[in-house]
Amino acid sequence: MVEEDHFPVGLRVLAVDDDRTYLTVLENLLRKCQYNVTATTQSVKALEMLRKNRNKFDLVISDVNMPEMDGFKLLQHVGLETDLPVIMLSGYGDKERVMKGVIYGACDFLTKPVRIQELQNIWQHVVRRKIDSKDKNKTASEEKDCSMAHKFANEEEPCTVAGECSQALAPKTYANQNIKVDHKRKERCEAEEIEEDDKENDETSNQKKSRLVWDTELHNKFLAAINQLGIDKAFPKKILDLMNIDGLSRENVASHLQKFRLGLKKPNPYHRMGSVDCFRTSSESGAMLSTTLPSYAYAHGGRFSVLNSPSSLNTRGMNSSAFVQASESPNINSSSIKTHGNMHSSIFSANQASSLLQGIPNPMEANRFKPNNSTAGIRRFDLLDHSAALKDFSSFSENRATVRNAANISLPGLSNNHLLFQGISQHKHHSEAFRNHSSLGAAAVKTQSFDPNSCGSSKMGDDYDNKRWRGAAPISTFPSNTSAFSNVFSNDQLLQHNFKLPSSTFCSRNSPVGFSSSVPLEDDILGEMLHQEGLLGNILLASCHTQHNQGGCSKDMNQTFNSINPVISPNGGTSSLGHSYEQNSTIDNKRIDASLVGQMNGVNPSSITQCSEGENFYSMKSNDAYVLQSMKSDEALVQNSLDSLDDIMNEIDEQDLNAIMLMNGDIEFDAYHDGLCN
DNA sequence: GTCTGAATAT
DNA sequence: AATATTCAGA
Repeated sequence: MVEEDHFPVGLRVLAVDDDRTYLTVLENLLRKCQYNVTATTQSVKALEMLRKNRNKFDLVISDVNMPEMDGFKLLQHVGLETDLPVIMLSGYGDKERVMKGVIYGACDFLTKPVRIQELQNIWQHVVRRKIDSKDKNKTASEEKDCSMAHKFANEEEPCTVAGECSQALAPKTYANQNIKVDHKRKERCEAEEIEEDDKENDETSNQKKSRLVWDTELHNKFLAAINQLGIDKAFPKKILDLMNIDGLSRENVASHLQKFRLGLKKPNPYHRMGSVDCFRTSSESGAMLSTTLPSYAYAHGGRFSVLNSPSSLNTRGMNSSAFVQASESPNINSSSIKTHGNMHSSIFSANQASSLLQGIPNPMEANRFKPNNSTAGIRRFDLLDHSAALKDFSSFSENRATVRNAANISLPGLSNNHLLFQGISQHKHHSEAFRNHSSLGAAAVKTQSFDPNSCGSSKMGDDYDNKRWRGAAPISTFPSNTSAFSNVFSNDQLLQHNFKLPSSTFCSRNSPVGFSSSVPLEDDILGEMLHQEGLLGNILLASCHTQHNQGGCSKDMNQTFNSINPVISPNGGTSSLGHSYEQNSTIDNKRIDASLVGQMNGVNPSSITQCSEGENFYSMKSNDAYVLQSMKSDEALVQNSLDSLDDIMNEIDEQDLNAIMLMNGDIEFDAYHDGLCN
C-alpha cells in the first residue's frame, strides 16, 4: 500500500481534533503532504472508524485534549486494537505530557502549531512499524510486548487504563492476562529506543513465558480440579485437563501445585489450633481452608479430601503410618477404606476428638485441671503448638474475647465449644434453631463453609483475592460470629451435595483422659470457661465418653448411642449398631457402629470405628449432609433424639447435649496438630 | 517418551 | 513470595 513508488503519497491518515478550526488546518497541511486524510472532531468516532475500517488507515494523528475521550485514551485503544502508529498533538509540549504520550504508545508527539515539515516526515512511523512487524513475524511476537508492558507496569495511569482496555477488548487467555499495556504496539520514536526494545523483546520472548498470575478465578478452577480429582490423584496433567484453560501449561499447574502442597504442609500452629483470628491473619491459613474445607465437600465418591492428603497427614504430626495403622486394622480392610471416602476423615475426626478429649477438663479429676500437667500416656499437643498458643495467650491476655481465642488455640475442643456456646447463649433466636437441631448441628457448624461451589465462588475468590491463602474461614469465624448459625441452617446448597463430612467423633485411649493440658491457663480464664453456660455439660459429657472408652467402649456408651439410633433413624428406629458401617460386616465388640442419623437415604451412617489396633480408640463419623438433611426435614425427629438422650442423661440439659455434639464437629484443625490414635 | 515433583532459578 | 525452569527418577 504505502510501498509504492510514490510513497508516502496517499498515506492514509486519520486526523482527530475536537477543535474544528485546527482540524481543518491540520487536514490541509496533511493534504499538502499528499496524504489521504480522513478528519473527525470526535475521538470516539475516530475509534469507530478505525474499528470498522481496520485496514483503511496507515497512521493516526490526534489531539490530546478532547472531550469524551482524550487523545491518550484514543491512543490506548488504537494501540490495543491496531498496529497503527499514532502521533499525538498538543498545544503543550511539556515533558510530562510528551512522556505520557510516549508511554501510552505514541510514536511521536508534536506540539501545535504543527509545521508542515514535521508532517512531511510522519510516514517514517509507518515504515518503522512495518519493519517492526516484519521482525516480529519472525519470532513469536505476542509475548514480546509483555516486556514493554512490564516496563510500563509501574506507570500509574497508563497501565491501569490500558489494562482495562485490554481486558475489555482482548479475549482473556491466561497466557497473556498480565499484559497490561497494548501488546500490539511496537512503535518507538527513537531508533535507540527501538533497538533497546527489540533487544529486550527478543530476549524476553525467546527466553520466558509471560508470567502467569494465579488469580482467584484460576486458582478456584485449580482447586475445583483438585477437589474433583482428589488431592492424591491431582497431578498436573489431570488438573490441567480439568481446568481447561487456554494457554495454561502443565508446568504452570505443576508449579502452582507445588506451592499449593507446600502451603498445606507448612506447619503453622495457628492453623492447627483452629484459632479464630489466626485464620484471618495468617497468610497461609487460607490455604488450608480454601482447599481443605471445600475438599470436604468434594470428598465423596470414594475420593479423599485434601485433608486426607498424605501431605496433610505427614505435616500434621500424623504420619502416614497412622493411616496405615488404621487401614491395616483387622477390622477395617482396605476396601472398606476405599469405598468409604470418609475413612480418612474419620481418622482425622478421631484424632481431633482425641485432642479434644485431652483438652477437656474432667470434673471428676478437677485436680488435674492444672497448667502443665501432662499426663503420661496421653499424647499431648506438641510443644511447639503450646508455646505458640501460650505466646498468643499472654499477648492477648488483656482482652477477654481474645483470651478466649487464645484458649481456643490451646484447647481447641473446649474453647471452640465454649465459643459456640457463647454464640448460642448470646443469640437466642439462633440458639433456638440450633438447639432444636440438636447435636446434629455439630456437623452443620463444620459444613457451613463447605459449599462446593465455593471452589469457584466469590467467597473463596475474594479470599484468594486478598492475596493470601486466606480462604473463607467459616469454621473458625463461626464461634464468634453467630450469624453463621443461620447460615448453617439455611445453606441449601449444602444439602444439594453429597457431603461426607467427618463430624461426630469420639476418640479416647487407654490412658485416663482428664483435663491436663500442658497449656498454662489462668484460673480465671478457666473458671470462666468452666462456668460458661453449657460448658459444664460439655465437659461432663466429654468425660463420660472418656471414661466409657477407657473401659474399652462401655456399655453405657453403647446404650447412649443405641438410644439415639432408634429415635433418629427414619426407618423407625432400627439401631444400626454394628451394621451401619457397611463394609464392616464383622464387628468385634470393641467397635461401635453408631448411627446418629441412622441409615438415612441409604447413605453412610455415622459409625464408630476402631481405628487403632489394640487400643480403645473409636471414631464416630456421620454423614453431615444427611445430618443436615435430617435437620431440615426431620426436626421433630431430631428433637426426639434429644429427648431420648435427655432420658438417659437426665442431668444434662439439652444445651449441654448440644455442647458435646458440637464438640465433635467444630474442631476442624485439631485434627492436624495431634497425632493420630497411637 | 511422558509425567511427576523436588530443587533451583528468576 | 510467586512463578518458571530444570532435571532425576518413576
